Amino acid sequence: MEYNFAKIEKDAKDKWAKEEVYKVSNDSAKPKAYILDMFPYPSGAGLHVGHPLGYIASDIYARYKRLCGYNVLHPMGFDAFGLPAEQYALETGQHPAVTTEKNIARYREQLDNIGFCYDWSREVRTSDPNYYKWTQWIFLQLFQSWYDRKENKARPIKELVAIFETEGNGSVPCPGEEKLHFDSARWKNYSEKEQRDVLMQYRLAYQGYAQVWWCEALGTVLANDEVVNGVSERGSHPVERKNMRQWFLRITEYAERLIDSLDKLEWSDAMKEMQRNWIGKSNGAEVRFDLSPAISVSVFTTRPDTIFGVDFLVLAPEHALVDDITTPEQKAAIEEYKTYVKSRSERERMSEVKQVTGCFTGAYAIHPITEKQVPVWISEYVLAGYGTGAIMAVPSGDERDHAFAKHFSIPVTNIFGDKYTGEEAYSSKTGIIENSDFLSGMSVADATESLIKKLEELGSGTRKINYRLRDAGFSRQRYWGEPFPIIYIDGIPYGTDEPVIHNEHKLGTLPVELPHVDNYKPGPEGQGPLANIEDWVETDAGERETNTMPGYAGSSWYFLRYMDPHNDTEFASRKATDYWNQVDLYIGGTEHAVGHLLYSRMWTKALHDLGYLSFDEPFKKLLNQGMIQGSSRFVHKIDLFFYTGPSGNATPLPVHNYNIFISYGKKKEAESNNNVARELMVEVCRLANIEIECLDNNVSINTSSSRVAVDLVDGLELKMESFKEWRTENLSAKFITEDDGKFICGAEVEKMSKSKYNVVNPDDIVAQYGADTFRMYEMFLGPIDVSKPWDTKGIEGVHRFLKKLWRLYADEQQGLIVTDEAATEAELRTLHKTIKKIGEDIERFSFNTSVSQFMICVNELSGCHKRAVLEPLAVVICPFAPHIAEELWLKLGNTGSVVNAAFPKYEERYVAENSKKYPVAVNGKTRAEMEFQLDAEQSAIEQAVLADEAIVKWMEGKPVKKFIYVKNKMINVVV
RNA sequence: GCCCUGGUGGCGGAAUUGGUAGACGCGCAGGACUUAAAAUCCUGUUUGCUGCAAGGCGAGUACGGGUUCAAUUCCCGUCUGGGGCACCA
Repeated sequence: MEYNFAKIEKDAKDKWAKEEVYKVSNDSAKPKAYILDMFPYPSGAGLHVGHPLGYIASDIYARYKRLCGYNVLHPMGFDAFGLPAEQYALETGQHPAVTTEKNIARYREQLDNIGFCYDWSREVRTSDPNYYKWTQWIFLQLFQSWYDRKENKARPIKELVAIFETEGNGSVPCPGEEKLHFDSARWKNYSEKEQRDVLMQYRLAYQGYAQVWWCEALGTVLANDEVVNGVSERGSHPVERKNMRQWFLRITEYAERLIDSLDKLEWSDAMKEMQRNWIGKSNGAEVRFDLSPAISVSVFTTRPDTIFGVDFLVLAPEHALVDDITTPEQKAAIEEYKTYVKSRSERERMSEVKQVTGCFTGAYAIHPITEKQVPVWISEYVLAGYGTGAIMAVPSGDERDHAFAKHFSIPVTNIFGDKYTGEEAYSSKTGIIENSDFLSGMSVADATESLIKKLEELGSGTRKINYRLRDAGFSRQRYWGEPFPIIYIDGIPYGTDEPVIHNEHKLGTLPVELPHVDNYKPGPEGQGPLANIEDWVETDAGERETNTMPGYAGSSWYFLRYMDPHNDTEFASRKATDYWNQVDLYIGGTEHAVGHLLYSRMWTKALHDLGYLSFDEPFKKLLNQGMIQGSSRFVHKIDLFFYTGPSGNATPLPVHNYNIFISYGKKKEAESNNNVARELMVEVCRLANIEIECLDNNVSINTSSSRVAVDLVDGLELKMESFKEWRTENLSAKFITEDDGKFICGAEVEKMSKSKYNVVNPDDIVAQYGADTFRMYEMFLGPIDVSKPWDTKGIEGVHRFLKKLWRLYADEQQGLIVTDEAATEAELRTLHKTIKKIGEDIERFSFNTSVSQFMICVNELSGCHKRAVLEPLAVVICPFAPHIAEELWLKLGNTGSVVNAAFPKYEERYVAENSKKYPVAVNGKTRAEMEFQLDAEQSAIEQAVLADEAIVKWMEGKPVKKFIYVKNKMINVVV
């Protein structure tokens, strides 16, 4: 009876399915554990070998916790709304609902194949109306709430209205429009529209304006991903930044709490750091510069102490005041510059700092302290979305300001004395401020305080905390997302849950179902496709919002739905959320470090504030698995030869259309060696049947690389025949190979994705080696949190290990060979050490070393067929290789399932050591190895060591300066 | 450009809290079994010098410095791979 993994795994899966062993109840006396994976977006490429890395880790942990007696919630679902399905629909006409369904079915099959212990009865799909009903419901809670800064929590908007009615907004400053002030009388005099406009400035979900990529030719808004090299990915049309009305979530109100409560989370420091940086809290001041009695510009600065070094102001080109302040002479130049900026992404604007651009508005502002005239410029390095969208430039103290001043020859005021050389800015916060009137001679900290005081006296500035975090854009002009439960009546947006005065119509119930469409073309004026469906948009009460929610809407709360997935009166019952509470372990990639994780945290806090949840952080412990990258393969096609003939002119020889590919090694050679290049050119002419009159002197080649599917490549060697058949245009391909006839591809490590042709499907691995091998191999690859390119090399070793394990229990001829013979001391030591190590390794998520330990264990147990050792071992390995564990468990005569067994406890007496072989060093260099009892006295050890021949030799007769003995570690003699 | 993160044999990696660098596996080399192959098992495998051998001596964790009795581990600087940068998910 050999290790027939295919049969073993099928039997185990059938049994688990039949007995519903993974179904978990909300009622249990056991302690709970909630172990969650970041659910996948079901892409058309299917699951690749990178996805399961985290899933296997969480599966091992979930199974282990279960064996340890926990009631474990370990669910899975699908993040099913998103852009790729819609793009695919645009290309092929297939409805996203259809392709999504198909992709989910494929994912499910692939996941099942690997043998995860998910409770599929709790599956959620964000595109299911029964699910997004509650996404819409939560949106309405956010829409109907505001943030009370005094109580530091979200509250219902009707409580805000009550405040307005009694006292106006004096005690509740408006987050959306700081200058808005009114008393109760004025509030009551507002029209309904005016009142709702005011409320909009307070709501946690609100409407505002944002810059988006706009493509005139496609008539649509594009995602950053859809803009490649400054043009649309689809059709290569020009694009520009355009301001459009959008929905937002007022996450900035939560900035402080999102920073503060990071402290109570068991997340990696790196992850917390990324969130802190993303939120980007900075202390500083807001300073007002007047341009005229009517016009002033506020700037935010983290260095108010440098105010005497201000040589100019810079506004973001999109700043609202630019048009008002620009002088007639500068109008044309400013317009031209603004047009240029419209074509630039934020990324480009931030990263290309060496390329200084900008334009003078012609206007001057008055310095609030010196009252000097300061020129006002605009430049792309100032972003509209950060701070006030305007800065005071201090070239002697800021790199970018300095570069700007130098580029435009603006005189620089030095406020740092010798520290500023004139060559580069002095941006350090150490030192003394000089040349600064009453601030001269002060440290940065003191000068900051004095200046803020002065500004506040003058009324031209104030202390200010600024966050880099921006409110989250929450609408997309797309089809495949959650519709908003919003209806416009006379242009005013209402939530579908509110009673509307003067309107007898009911606004409707949730869910607002996504209507079916026949095409996915954008609506008029850049609206989403929903705008095309008139009889959906038009209701008796008013018009529906035609935007849809972004991809992250559904994923911001899905972990709550798993707790009570079939509830149709609440998003989840309070009993269920109280019981399961926070996610105890959340596993996913760092690519979600700031998006998904931040939004989920905000939603949880808002739901907590509004009284729907008892906890205000969703994920107690977070583990980031590294990304399994693809290793892409490239072929290089020869495009062009240049050769220098007798005339001395470079002559181009275009050979692109001859489909000649050059092996990687040859290409490298030809690039560095002119003789090789020349031979190569002769060869190319032969292949292409070209005759050239002369070939002289220098030859160089141009090649272009393109990706080739990884399964057409064996290691780095291209399977040339398969390559020809891959695509019709390759049929005529000719190859210039290495001298041994092989064609070698270029390689590059990058994200695994369909478009890069580097996807490896886990199904293929499972079919060849079995799920248990696949699971253990992925864990064996390395630490869970480290990224690495996929490589199948080495899987044989893990497979061999499982076969070896199997042979401890069963024999090819006799079948089960387990005996009831008593185990030896050594065997028990091996077993108990393994139990201990595996338990510890799982708790610290060191799964790769667990696999090593299993290998060591099985090697040591070679020839042991004793039940006393093998039965516990089957349970210990169950989290890693559940199928073989189940089979062995049953073979040993057990009933039930190994999934429900108890994880064995190790016995101290089998794992304790009482002596240790110490490395003995002299001056830090190991010179001998000596064994001592662990409880030996230091004096005895010292005596023995100093008497040792080798040690004496290395001490060279010098006196002992220090004797270092670290128990259970090492001994060092310093002379 | 900014933020986060990694860099250890031919390869994946181990070394958990500053304490014997290279566990475990792959690959490779040699051997056993076999008519042969597969499968399985055994031995060796960081590197230089040295020795018939057992061994001995030295170097070595991207690079350059530093702290320490002791550094893969801590600090400073440099190079370099990966992820993110707000409408991919």
